[in-house]
Amino acid sequence: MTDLTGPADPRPLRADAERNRQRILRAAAEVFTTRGLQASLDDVARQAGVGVGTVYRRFPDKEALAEALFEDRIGALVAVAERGLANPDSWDGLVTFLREAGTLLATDRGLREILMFAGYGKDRVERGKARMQPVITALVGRAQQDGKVRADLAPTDIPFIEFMLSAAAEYASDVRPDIWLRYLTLVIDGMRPARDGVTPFPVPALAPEGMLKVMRGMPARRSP
Amino acid sequence: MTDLTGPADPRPLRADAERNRQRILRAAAEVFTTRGLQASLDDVARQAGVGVGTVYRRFPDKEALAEALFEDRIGALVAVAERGLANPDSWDGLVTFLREAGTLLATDRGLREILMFAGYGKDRVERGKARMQPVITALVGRAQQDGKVRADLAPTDIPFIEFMLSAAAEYASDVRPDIWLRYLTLVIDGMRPARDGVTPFPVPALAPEGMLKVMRGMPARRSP
DNA sequence: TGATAAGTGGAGAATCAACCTCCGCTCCGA
DNA sequence: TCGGAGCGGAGGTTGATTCTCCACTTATCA
Repeated sequence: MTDLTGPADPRPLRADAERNRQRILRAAAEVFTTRGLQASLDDVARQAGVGVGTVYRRFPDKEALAEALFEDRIGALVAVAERGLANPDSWDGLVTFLREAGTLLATDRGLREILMFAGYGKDRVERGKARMQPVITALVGRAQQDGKVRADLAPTDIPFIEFMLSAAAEYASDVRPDIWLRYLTLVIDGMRPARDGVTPFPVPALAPEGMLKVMRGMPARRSP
Repeated sequence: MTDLTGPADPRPLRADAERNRQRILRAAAEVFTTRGLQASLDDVARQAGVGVGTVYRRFPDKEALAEALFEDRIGALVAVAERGLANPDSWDGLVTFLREAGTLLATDRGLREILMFAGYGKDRVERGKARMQPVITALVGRAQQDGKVRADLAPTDIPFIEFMLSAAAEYASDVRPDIWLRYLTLVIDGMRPARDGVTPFPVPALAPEGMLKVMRGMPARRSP
């Protein structure tokens, strides 16, 4: 009500209040990362060990908290793309980017949701994406120029690929959160114009019994 | 549209009631395929042009309606797998299966949800999957024996691949519901032990402007 | 060491959306 | 014609979430 956690606060928070603010941010990171943005602020409060009121006094609503949290993660994604472009080997740069960006998305459900779905913090997300787009275009174009990647792969395919892989990761998160690396391998081998052998899968397949657990661990959107 | 008459009732429905029952089933098919299982029975009633009470009189709850509806779709999936195995060419059989099963899942959001997530009609779904599993194992195994598919691909990878592709289809459904075929192409090329060229993409890439529409059309899980 | 204002917890009000029931009325069909 | 199957849809119920309020606690400073 009083403030919007604006940049220049005339008066600093009391020591205990600041401590709680940090606790809330840490708890929110934990909760949003593992359970996604649909987690309630009550959940965050419980995880932080403070009352809900305390959460609402610091952050007017969930969006404000989410934005505060994910700003730097989006920055990390952009950095990953730029690092890929800095790699002198065009193929290696692209693959590394795909794997690292995939890892960020696969291990952070909240980040995935904020990036892939409209709703929260559109402005910041939009800005992050605007920064990524040219880098991705360059990454793909450079590898194509080198003949390392099939010529008809489009830059817009990359977000879809990341989306699919992170969907697989989320789907299997309770049982084998790394299984998506197999499908990254498949996609990467599929992107080459031609090849002699295969890139070995970095992780083993899921055993048949595992499939049941995956499904059971993934209840329908809301409880029936 | 298939008729889904239940078991022989001692006394048949009145003519108008039977007509409404069919209307409800048709409406439910429409609503569940496009909006998924989270659509409410009120939605179904509206689409059918009947009152909610009428829906609930015929189907005790959403699960009963969903089960009645999806029984034959699951059958269609099994049939697709069996048809793939009947194909004399092991590679062609596998690829055709992947594409056709993908199409079923990509065009039917409700089917995707009932198959991929626990919740509704577990028994029937379970039975359908039990029938598919050996067929898929055979499809993959046969193609591997022929040296057409990388040897370390596991049968359990297939459901994941279908899941990922249908996730992409759902994500882009408002803008380019066929875009997933590009990623199927990529995955298929990635499955080969080696290859000279690439399978051409059957559909064009999404233009950059399209990405924005995709995101906007995909609102967050719940509104803030 | 108070005095005092900042800060806190958490019950519960407000809201929302979906599920399902109920009952007065309609209209089928013998 | 008339009994009863069938109908619509307002509204009760449930459950989850968001957010408010205020009596109580605690940091800070004179």
